[in-house]
Amino acid sequence: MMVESASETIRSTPSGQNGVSSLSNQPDGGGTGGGAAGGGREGATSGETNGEMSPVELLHFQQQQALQVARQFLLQQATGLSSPSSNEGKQPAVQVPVSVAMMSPQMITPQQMQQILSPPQLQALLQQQQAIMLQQLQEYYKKQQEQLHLQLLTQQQAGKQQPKEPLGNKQLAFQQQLLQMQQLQQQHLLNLQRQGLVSLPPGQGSVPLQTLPQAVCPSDLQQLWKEVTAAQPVEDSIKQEGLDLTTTTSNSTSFSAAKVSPPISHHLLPNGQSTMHTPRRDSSSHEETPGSHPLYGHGECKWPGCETLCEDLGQFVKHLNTEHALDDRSTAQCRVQMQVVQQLEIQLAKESERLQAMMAHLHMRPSEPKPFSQPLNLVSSATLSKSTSDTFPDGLPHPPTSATAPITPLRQGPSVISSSTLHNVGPIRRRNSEKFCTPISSELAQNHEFYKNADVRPPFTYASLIRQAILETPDRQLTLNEIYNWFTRMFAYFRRNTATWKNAVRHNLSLHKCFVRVENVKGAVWTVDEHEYQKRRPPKMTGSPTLVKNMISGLGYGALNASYQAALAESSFPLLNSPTMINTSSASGMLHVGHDDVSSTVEQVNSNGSNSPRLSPQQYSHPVHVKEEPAEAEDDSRPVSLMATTNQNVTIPDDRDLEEELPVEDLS
DNA sequence: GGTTTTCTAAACATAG
DNA sequence: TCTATGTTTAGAAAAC
Repeated sequence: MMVESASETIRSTPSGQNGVSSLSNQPDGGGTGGGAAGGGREGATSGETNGEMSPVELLHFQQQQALQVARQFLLQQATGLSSPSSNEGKQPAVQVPVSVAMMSPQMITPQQMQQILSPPQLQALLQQQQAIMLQQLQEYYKKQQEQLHLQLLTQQQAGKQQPKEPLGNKQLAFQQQLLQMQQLQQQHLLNLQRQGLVSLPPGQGSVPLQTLPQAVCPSDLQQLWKEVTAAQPVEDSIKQEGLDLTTTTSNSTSFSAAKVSPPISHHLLPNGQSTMHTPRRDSSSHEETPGSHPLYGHGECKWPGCETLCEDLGQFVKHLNTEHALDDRSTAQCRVQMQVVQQLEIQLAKESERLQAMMAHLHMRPSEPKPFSQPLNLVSSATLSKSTSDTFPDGLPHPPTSATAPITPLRQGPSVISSSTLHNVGPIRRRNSEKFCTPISSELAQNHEFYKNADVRPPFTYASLIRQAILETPDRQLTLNEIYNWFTRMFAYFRRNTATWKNAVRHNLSLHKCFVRVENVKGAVWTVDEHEYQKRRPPKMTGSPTLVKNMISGLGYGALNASYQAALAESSFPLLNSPTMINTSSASGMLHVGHDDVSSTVEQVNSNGSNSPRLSPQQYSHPVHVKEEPAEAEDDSRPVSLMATTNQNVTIPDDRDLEEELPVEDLS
């Protein structure tokens, strides 16, 4: 029986790991091959226990048995009487009996564990416990489901020959059992997750549930739904057998409609177990009106699979109370709907994780999932910023996102990372020097850890970086070697290809007049001539939408924006399909315009799609600049220092003033 | 198409 | 001689 398998030991080398990894690799159609490994020893078991034990009882029994063997094992460990098993010498740390792994922490106190086992053993034990528990749960449920399906199919085959009759009862019972098992399975797994017994590694959070055999894939749900719906004649018979149901509107209409209509309604029920008569509060607006019902719309019943036409609400209510009263069928249908919801939630979580992974891959900062009810901020928040409650690695404060304002905050989260790093793989010709983007100082302050650890090329020119390195020092001067060190210290990217970038640094130092070589007591040091540095600036940005557009595309935003538009269109978020919305929110978010000129231009577009001035001084000026580089402000004794002055007290009376301010930007 | 900026690569010079 | 530092030139790419 299962008890025997519970006391098996894991052969850690191949099979032990495979056992774990197989959790996420269960083939979809695992009906034949998926359970092959354990099918031999458990195949008969599941069938036997199926009728005798509930899953909970079985698990409990397993745990009890596991505890017995675990005690023996721990006793052996404590007394040093290791078994002469050939496996032990090779994998002592992972060689833990399945039974031990099956134990829940409640059975043996952590103190006992720690006293008996060494930390590696403990760790291995816990991991095995999680993995095996999950695996055996899956196997068990899979067996159960396979059996149920098998019996269901058998019954269906027989039912074709002998329609109607008590056969339907059995069929319905099987279906309900199947549903209950699925529900139990998910609840159990959820409980395990909540208790920490089953930890899901990042990126695979939904895998175990997904890989559960027959779990809740949409096709299965549809099939289930059809089956449940098809069991309606049985339902009728049940009714006539004495359930307290009023009769007898013709079921034929709804029944036939169920076969034609999509099996799953888009009106998702809440997770309520039984309150089927109470009006649901859905997010849909039309369902909030008092004269409507969540399950009634467009003159027809929205009960999944029903679609019975009802002339008015009263008729619908009558229909609801008669056809969808609290009975086995409705309960089963509700369960199916719950499965649908759960599946969708799982799918949502999975997609969210995928998004996170994509963003992580693109070196964006992962964001907290935002409710879809805020589509205006979705793009910007999802692509670029963490939620406003998050703190950034540097601990710098960031302005909170206004819940009401559709405009993405000027500065939140990584500014250039999101856009610039998209094209930072491989050499690019034009860097986003701070004249186009976030001030390098704030960018570096915000994403210091990121650049420090990620092999991502910083989106700034060599000149900007050199200047930043120099300006970061108290005396505003650095030797070449110190500049080198700053590069390597600040950027993982510059820890390789040293010849190339060092040559570029030297080249820039020599080439640009803004870098002044000064003979010092300790040798030659390099300083920055801010006046020269500003002189080399290109023509200022005018803030025209065209320019902004070009700038955005130059930052690599365009492609991503298109992608997100496509993705969002696919996700059928109507508001997000508005180009204005997409461009505005995502553009500002994507750019993370800490930089004043960019922020201003984007913000202007943000307002209404045009470049009309809408900026308030509060929006425009950000004290973050001051906070980030207090030492770099006016205390500079260098002859020409425009640094920080504009950043601290920028006010934007109007567009023209804004334009005139722009060239001076970035003097942080 | 011209200009500007930036990056990359390379050659060369000089000092320690 | 080697290495680090500094200068200069050239080509290419991208954006304007």
